[in-house]
Amino acid sequence: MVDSPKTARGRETRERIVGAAAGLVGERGVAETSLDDVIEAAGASKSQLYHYFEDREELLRAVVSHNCDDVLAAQAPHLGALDSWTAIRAWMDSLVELQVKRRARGGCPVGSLVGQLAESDEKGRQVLADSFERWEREIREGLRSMKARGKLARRADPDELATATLAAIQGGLILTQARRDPNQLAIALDAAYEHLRANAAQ
Amino acid sequence: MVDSPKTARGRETRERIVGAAAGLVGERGVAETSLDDVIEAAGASKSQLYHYFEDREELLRAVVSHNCDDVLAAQAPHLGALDSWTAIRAWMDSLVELQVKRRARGGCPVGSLVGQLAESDEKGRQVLADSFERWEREIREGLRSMKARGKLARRADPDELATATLAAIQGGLILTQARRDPNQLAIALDAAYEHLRANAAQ
DNA sequence: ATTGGAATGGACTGATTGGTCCAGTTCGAA
DNA sequence: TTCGAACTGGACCAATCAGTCCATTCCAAT
Repeated sequence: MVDSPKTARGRETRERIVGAAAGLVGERGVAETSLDDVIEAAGASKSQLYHYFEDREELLRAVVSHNCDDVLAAQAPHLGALDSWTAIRAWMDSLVELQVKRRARGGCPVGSLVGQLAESDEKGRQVLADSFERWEREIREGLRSMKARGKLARRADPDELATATLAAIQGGLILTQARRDPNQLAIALDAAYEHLRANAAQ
Repeated sequence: MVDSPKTARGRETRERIVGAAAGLVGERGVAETSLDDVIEAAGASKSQLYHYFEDREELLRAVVSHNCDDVLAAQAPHLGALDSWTAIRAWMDSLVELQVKRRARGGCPVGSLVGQLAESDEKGRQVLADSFERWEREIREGLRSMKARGKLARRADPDELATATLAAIQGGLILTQARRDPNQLAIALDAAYEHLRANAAQ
């Protein structure tokens, strides 16, 4: 980061730029999003962009964090209270519902960037890994509370279950995006739910 | 396709170009792979490239198909005989082993292209969907044969199980790529295997 | 009112890009 | 041997790209 904004106005400008970049990247992908496109969409100038970001890669990393914030904020009501089977089911249903609304476009705002950034920008890969960690932590905490309440078997490992659940989300979203069919996520999440249920306390 | 090769020499040239493009795209991603890079790596000329491909997008679609061929060929010994629990387990283990060898780099040669192509090139999305269909079909046929042999319960749905399994692979590979940790795929596939086992005949 | 750091506008540049063009070569079939 | 289609080499181009630069404006604190 070249400069973090020192004033409220600066913060707004930076956010407008990141938001515009996130929008374009979500619609067309990283490759099809130029900095000129970004500043036009943001109503900003080149010097504003380079005032807040070292280079294009840093802007893209900011997009990853921004998208992760968005994703977690959208799921916050569910993720904050994953303490019953109904809550887990409702959370999963809401993920599918969102894909229906989006007409199965865009895939995961975080996951779909892995293929675009992870191999070419090591720092970008780390930001992606951090984003998944933030997401997985919420799931993990939910499952730990389930276990603490005696709803998960003693043999159940909340860490591995959280990883497997996040993988099901990501895989389901890839298939959803490629096939333009939200039902792909539904099938993946049904399996993930049943797998959790198989680890329920007797 | 501008022209499919009419001679053996032409076929070799086309394949050399697609192979070089696939290699570069796998290493650095679509955005960082220019046509000049491709022709240099392939030892070809611009006119050769444009003799066999309409434009850059068509070349990238050819890369998708090429990668799918590769993936299926690599798994052919396993996919062709998914008719026992040990065979399924061995197949999954081989997928993890491959990620260990690759040091968790590159992700899925097919799946990691979804985020890079699906939104910007509708034809590319279709080729990706076709690729997943080819892959899923093999899994599905394996599970159907398992059911025919009475190893899967009558209630088990091989179609949905195949989708869920493919989703686990894709999700596991995304997490593997982002975290540079093959164990992420192992955890996702352990869950997928247990889920299949939960659908075993009594 | 002055001042200085923060923020802004936008022209400019050198390099790279995808794509075009045409002259030349290869090679099997007649 | 000739002929034509398939194939090849690489110069060339206009457009676009990420990134630089500097003059100007804003604004809060003194």
